Amino acid sequence: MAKVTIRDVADRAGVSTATVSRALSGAKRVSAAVEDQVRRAVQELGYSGNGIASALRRSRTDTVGMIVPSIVNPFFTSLVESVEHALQDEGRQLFLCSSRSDPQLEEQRLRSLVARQVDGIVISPVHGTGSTAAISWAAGELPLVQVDRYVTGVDSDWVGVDDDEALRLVVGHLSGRGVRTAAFISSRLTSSSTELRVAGFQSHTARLGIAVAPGALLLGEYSIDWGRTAMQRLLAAGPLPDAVVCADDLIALGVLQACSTAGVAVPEDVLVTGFDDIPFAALSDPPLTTVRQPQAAIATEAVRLLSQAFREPPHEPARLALAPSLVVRASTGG
Amino acid sequence: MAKVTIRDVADRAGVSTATVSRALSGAKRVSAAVEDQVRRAVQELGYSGNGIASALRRSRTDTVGMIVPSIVNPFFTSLVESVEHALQDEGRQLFLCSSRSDPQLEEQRLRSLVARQVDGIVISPVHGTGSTAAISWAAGELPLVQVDRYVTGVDSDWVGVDDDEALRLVVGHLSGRGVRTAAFISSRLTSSSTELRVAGFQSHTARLGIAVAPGALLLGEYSIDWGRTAMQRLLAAGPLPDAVVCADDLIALGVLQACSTAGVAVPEDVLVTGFDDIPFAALSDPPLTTVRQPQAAIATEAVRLLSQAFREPPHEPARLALAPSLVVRASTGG
DNA sequence: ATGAAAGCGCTAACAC
DNA sequence: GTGTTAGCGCTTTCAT
Repeated sequence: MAKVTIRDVADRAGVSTATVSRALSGAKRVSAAVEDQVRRAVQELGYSGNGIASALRRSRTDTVGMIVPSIVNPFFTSLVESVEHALQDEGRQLFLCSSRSDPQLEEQRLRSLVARQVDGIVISPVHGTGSTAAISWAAGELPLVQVDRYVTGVDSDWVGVDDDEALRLVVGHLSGRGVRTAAFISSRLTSSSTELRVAGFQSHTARLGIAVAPGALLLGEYSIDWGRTAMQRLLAAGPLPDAVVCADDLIALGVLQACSTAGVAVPEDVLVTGFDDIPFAALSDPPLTTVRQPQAAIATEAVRLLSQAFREPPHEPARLALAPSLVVRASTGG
Repeated sequence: MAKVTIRDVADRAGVSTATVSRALSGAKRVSAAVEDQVRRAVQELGYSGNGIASALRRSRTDTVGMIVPSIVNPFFTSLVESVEHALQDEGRQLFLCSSRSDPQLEEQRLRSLVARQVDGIVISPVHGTGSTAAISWAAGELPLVQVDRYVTGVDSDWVGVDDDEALRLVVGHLSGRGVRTAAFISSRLTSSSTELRVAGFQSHTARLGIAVAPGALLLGEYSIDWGRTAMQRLLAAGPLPDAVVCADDLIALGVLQACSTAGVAVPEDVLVTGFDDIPFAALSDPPLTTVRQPQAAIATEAVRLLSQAFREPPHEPARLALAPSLVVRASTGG
């Protein structure tokens, strides 16, 4: 277990360390005989290379850092998986961090990733304004692309979903189902997507003449628990709206559970919609009508933008709002 | 954006690089005046340190690698989150990788983590035998602890759940509900936990006189899709067993969905159980009876064992099988 | 308390 | 095609 270095391999193979390095990197041409000796020496000694030394010398780590607000939210894990996949095609590794929806932790993660010399960062910011300083700084240090959510005033690429279009789809669908009053349950944290979804909900309900009672805008967090709690409040508050629109599927699942517990029938007594189309949205009782995010495309684009930044000089920040689609299930009448 | 190094800070502060290093590391004593100058210089230059260089010199990265078979399985993400939490208390970062249930990818990840000089590795092996070689090798290079699943014949710690006890609980519960015939849906991959769960299912059903028809042992993978498919096969095959026991919650959720689609009532026509108690197990239709894993404890113990390995000389490998508990919900009659 | 100097293990010029 | 050499940026003796 004593560390075996490139020096040991070189000695054993009777060549210089430079030759070993060349033989192993594959790129440079080395005579077949020497290459063989080197391979043998590597084998015999159990050499496995020191990526840290290599990274220091080359000043690149072939690693990309990713920071998401939650690692237990299936939407983000799907996104992470897609990003990892896309990265693999270019021989880079993903270094995943969770900010646990905490701007301070997020800043810590950013500093840590920069210190570790990752080649670039993919981040879904926690907070619309609280994340700005740290992200601005990081974006000045290395290529950075925001996904899903973004903070404004930062000179960086962003790729996500068209939230306004998403709420147009949802509210339009509900209107078609005869909905006249609606409530919206979302997160308190002012992230860009949260704000855009709230704004979209308000403008499209207004446009279609759907009434939103005061107190029918409930802000908490993106979690099953909050969905349950918020729905209990709505139930306690008095006459139910025709529909409850949720800013993500976790909230919506909590809402469904609260309804079930309270003996309120969905969709008979109230319609419910989610956002993201996580795998479990199809399995709830009843299955959830929701907005499907093009997460694979978001991931692919994010990685593409990053790779571009690795190669080319800084460009105009790109902002890609990809089109969502509506998945209609039983929670709005099927 | 030009890299500012410790040299620049030293020049600016009018001291040596050694002093800057000492001032920044905090540990060594440096006069207050100098410490102040250094801080100012750091501030003014926007110095942020090079963790790679530091790691090379200190030959430690304060980073732990973790490899799980799937990053979209909520059981593993919970585990990951707990591990990350536990690690944070000792100032270490988590470097997360997914092996996507592929032994080859797993080996690649292991090599990559070792090359990156992580201080230790937490891994849930993909395969009972196919993972052995790579894990043995890695365990020879650095401290390594297996979680949830394990490969035998590797000299490393393991911490997970007592699978036999878990199946004793499940089968005992079903027996109490009057079940006389049962089927088991699991993963094809021969991981330790898979094997122990199958074995436990067989021994406890035998002990309690519950019949298991030939063909009532369905092996696929840990996914919703496989659960759905397997259940469709059971439905097509003829008379249903009294109960369907699943090796994890994803499979069970797929089973519930297939039942719902086919108009088979749970628990009236058939009882269904899962394993893990992921958050969505409580939200399905009907809510799922399942085995709760002590995942927070598993994570804490894993990190404790790792830290111990960092400090102390090699010990007898520990094997900690923690006690599971049964969560009874409506899918077995509530 | 501070500085000088020696590397950590590797790769990239530059010679030959 | 291969060796020699000079660091990458940092930490850590060893002096002073």
